[in-house]
Amino acid sequence: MERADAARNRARILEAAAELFAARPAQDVTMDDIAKAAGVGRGTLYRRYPDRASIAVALLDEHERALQEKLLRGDPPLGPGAPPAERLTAFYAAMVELLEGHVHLVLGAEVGRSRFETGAYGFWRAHVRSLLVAAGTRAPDALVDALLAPLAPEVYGYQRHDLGLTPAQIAEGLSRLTGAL
Amino acid sequence: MERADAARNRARILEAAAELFAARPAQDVTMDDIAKAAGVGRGTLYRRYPDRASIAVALLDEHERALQEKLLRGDPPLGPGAPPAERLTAFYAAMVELLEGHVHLVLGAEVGRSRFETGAYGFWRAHVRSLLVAAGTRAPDALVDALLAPLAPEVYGYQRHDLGLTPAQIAEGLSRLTGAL
DNA sequence: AGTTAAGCGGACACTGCGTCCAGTTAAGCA
DNA sequence: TGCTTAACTGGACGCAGTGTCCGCTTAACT
Repeated sequence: MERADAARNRARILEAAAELFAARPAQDVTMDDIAKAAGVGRGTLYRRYPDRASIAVALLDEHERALQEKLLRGDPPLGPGAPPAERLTAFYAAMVELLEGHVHLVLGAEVGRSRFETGAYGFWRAHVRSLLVAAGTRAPDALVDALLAPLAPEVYGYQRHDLGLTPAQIAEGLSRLTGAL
Repeated sequence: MERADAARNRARILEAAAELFAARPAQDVTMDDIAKAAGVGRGTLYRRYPDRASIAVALLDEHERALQEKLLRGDPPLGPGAPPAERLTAFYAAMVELLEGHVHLVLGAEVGRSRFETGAYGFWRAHVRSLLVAAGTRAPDALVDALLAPLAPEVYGYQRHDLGLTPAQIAEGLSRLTGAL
């Protein structure tokens, strides 16, 4: 079980990190910054979180869990019950919503390749793959990652902030990918 | 005009970098490694190439130019003349071929966001966008980046080496995205 | 109150980056 | 061919961020 001081420090770290990540790009936030802002030493920080990504993952966790829960047991079309294409569109819309609120965190959590190694990616992948199977799409494994690729935070950030698209426009664009199943 | 010693050094740098990039992941190759391998000092290296990415871009340049040329003036279906959906499929196949030969270089050249800032991305984007327009697809700007996202080197590397898909399987999966136009 | 093990945090060593400048050398010219 | 000059060279340097280590502190349990 966790000691009281450890729990207090964990909370301070997450709170401080959330503020810093919101204030500037994740890669500009150093572990030292977070330790300073949280009022703990470097050693304490590293004890729990070996790198920036693990902190971002911790902050992101509850949001992702909530969506995962809705996918598994929520109402259609997000949850089970609706036709695969509609569920995929609903999934895209939900992911856009999540990205809109937390791109900076996802960017902090996923640096390039690491995206594929997170548990979250595995979950999204399994979900979309099951939709492809349900739709009777052949060779789902050759398609599923292509359907998930546009949800990479860099892509979303580019569409949203460099091109100036709205979340609705992005979600609409994504929904047209369902034509592939 | 370029001095003889400068030209010689440029060639040595590119040659050494190509070998190093082929031997191990791009981010594990330091500027110092390249300088050492090329037999030049750090200062000389930095004079011409301010970072790893610019070296990878230089190495990639000719391959990308060749493909760009074919897209603009080559035979159909890659070049002009074929229906948009067929041209898009041909484009995907050509990109898969390019990635298969040079993923490590593309990974070295594009780190996350920087992908969108390269001239090459702008070219691919303009090409695919023009195909969407030719196909009469509405709101091409909301779709084009989603169609390009699966060509990110991280995605290709994941499909190819973590999942073990063949280039043909990946190209086939991509070709199904043409259902979106 | 005493014991103990977990937790703490700052100092330290290390690595890679990017710059700078004194020395070198190629290229143009007489 | 010898001279001048400007570009080029390359290693030393300072810096920033990382991750570890270990003596000290303190919560939890008896």
